[in-house]
Amino acid sequence: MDVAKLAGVSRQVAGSVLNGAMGNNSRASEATVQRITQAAEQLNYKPNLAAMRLRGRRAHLYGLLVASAGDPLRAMLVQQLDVEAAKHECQMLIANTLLEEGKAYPNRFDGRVEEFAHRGVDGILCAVHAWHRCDRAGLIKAQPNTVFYDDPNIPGAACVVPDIAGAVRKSVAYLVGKGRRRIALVTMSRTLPWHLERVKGYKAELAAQGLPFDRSLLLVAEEIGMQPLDDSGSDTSLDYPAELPQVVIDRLIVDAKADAVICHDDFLAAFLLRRLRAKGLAVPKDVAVVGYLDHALDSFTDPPLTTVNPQYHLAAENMVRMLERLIQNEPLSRSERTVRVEPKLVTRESA
Amino acid sequence: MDVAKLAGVSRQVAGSVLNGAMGNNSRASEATVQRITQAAEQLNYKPNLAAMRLRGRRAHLYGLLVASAGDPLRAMLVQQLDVEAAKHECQMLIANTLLEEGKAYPNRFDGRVEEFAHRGVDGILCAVHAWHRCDRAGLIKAQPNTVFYDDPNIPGAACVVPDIAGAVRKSVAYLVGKGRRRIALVTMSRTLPWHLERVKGYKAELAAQGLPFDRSLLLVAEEIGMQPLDDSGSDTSLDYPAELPQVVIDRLIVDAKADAVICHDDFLAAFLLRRLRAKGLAVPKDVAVVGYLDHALDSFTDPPLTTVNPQYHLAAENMVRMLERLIQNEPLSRSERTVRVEPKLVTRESA
DNA sequence: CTGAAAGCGCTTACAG
DNA sequence: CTGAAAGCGCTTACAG
Repeated sequence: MDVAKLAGVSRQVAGSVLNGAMGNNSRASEATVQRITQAAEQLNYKPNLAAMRLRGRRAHLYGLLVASAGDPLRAMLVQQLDVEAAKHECQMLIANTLLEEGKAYPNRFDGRVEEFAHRGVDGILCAVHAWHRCDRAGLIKAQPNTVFYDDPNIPGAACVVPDIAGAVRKSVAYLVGKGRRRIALVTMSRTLPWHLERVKGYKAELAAQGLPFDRSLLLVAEEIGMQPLDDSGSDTSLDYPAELPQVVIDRLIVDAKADAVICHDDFLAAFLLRRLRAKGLAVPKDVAVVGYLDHALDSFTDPPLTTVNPQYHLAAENMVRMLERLIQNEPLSRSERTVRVEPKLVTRESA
Repeated sequence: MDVAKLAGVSRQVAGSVLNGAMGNNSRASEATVQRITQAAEQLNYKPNLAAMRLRGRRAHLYGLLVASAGDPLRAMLVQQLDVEAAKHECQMLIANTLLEEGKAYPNRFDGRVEEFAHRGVDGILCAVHAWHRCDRAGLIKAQPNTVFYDDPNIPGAACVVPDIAGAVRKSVAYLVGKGRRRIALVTMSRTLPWHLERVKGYKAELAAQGLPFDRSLLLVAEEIGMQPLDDSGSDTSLDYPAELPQVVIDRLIVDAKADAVICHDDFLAAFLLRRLRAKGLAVPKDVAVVGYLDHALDSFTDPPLTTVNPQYHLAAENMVRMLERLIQNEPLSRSERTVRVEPKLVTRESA
């Protein structure tokens, strides 16, 4: 170590000062510390990460699992996670779990977790969509320092979730403020937590606004024979039941006289907008439409889509903060283990 | 090393067999190799990467530079690069160079290159958009094993580029096949290579189809006082000159009687579609519209947008292949250093 | 053909 | 308070 020579001290002393070895009790006088620090700066000294790891220091490396990094929804989270990792002076490995192109998308989840373990990451950020089946319990076992985006429903697991009920509440409140009184909600599943949350938020805000809950304004796609997304296809969220927009128009707008529709996500909202125009219904004049996700497509629908942004930067901030706490073995209380991120309404012209 | 014990050989012999140390001349008999391999499998032996690196073996790690991983355009490339890296048994670090949120986006390019160097990556994949100013020459100097997406215009640099002239040729040929005869082209810059390529492909295919080149059908935004993208704003490609779609309609469709418009990218195409509808012009009946990029928004425009897909999976395959050649010190001839990827026409309803 | 030793650059005990 | 030594798990020379 040239730094030691330049500063006129032994390698060990220099090491203890520069790399904070031996805990915090640095073993050198003020002046020596100064000399060493200066020498290091002068020589642009960077400790060898491989050697540090070999001696058991942490890698300052996170692993990020994502079904497909190309998914425009996750991409924003990937970016924000890197931003946060950089703040903690860590780097991030990225790993798609759906590796193949072509028709088949075998899930390489377990294999990629092993790769991360082999590389010696300090912890794992798992942003694989909830609807992909994979061994999340096994992941936690292999790497206890794991934080999920979306609740994996595993006792003790740390996760960050968007406040989906809050998203619907904000949508309802906004629409009421715009004078809408017959606000409809479309969800996909009768049983999945994500959808139950939506209904919960919907009812809560209607009540808060003094509006009645009208069952005819609630459309659950699964109840009319349409299946929610599962693991079978690719990762795209485009595989909507093609008939759903028409059903929304028939049941909610024509039959139930809805003057606003809160869609389960932006994709449905975008399809609905197109269908509404084809039917000669004006948005937002005849009916207002609100989405969820704030997808890149929203500025290009006609009219541009009012939606709710899941605030990925806040999610990322919380995920990395939690991960660092896990890495440093700080205990997380039950309530700290699930962080709810408040989404934000983004108003455009559709509502 | 327990494997050696189980197989009844010394640590070194086991090492030479398992990790391919000492070049290829493994120093053990058939039977011994068998025993060692079996023992390793049984104990699920994985060599310690940190130790290997400390002894100078490669890290099996790529660094990926991207302006913003959240950019839906780059996200697909990120995904495909990971797929290819995995095929080469490498992992990929990701680093945004535009780190901040808020208004300011200071470019951390150099810092992130240093981080990669410090981590000891084998090579770097640089997918930072061409219009971002950053020290690409310095990158190559710091890490000669670098492959770019988009041509950095540095002598000797290895890069993969989409065949943008070919993309325009395919668009023109397709439109001619659909009976269009007055095909217009919109590009942004008068001088940037990317735009010159477009014009080149446009003229070449018109000639090939026996159609005349009509200068009134070519609109260069810069020539009418609109600036192409630069590094000043965020990374979004949404910052179009808002008037451009109207100018396209006035000059190309009304004045020059174009029956088809090839747009510089999907964003312009999407804005144009909306404007055309507002003006009561039918697409594709009155005028056909073709984009470029195959962005996720294209299925949601009305009508869905015919476009050209840059084939990121092929680009990724070539980038990683080239990077591996650089890492293994294989010489790349001048012509091998620039790989052109043939894009693919994706037909939807707009043309 | 096989084994013992040195060393990569650190950290962490232990000795002066 | 400071220095010399051992060792993390490998690879690579060198010796038997």
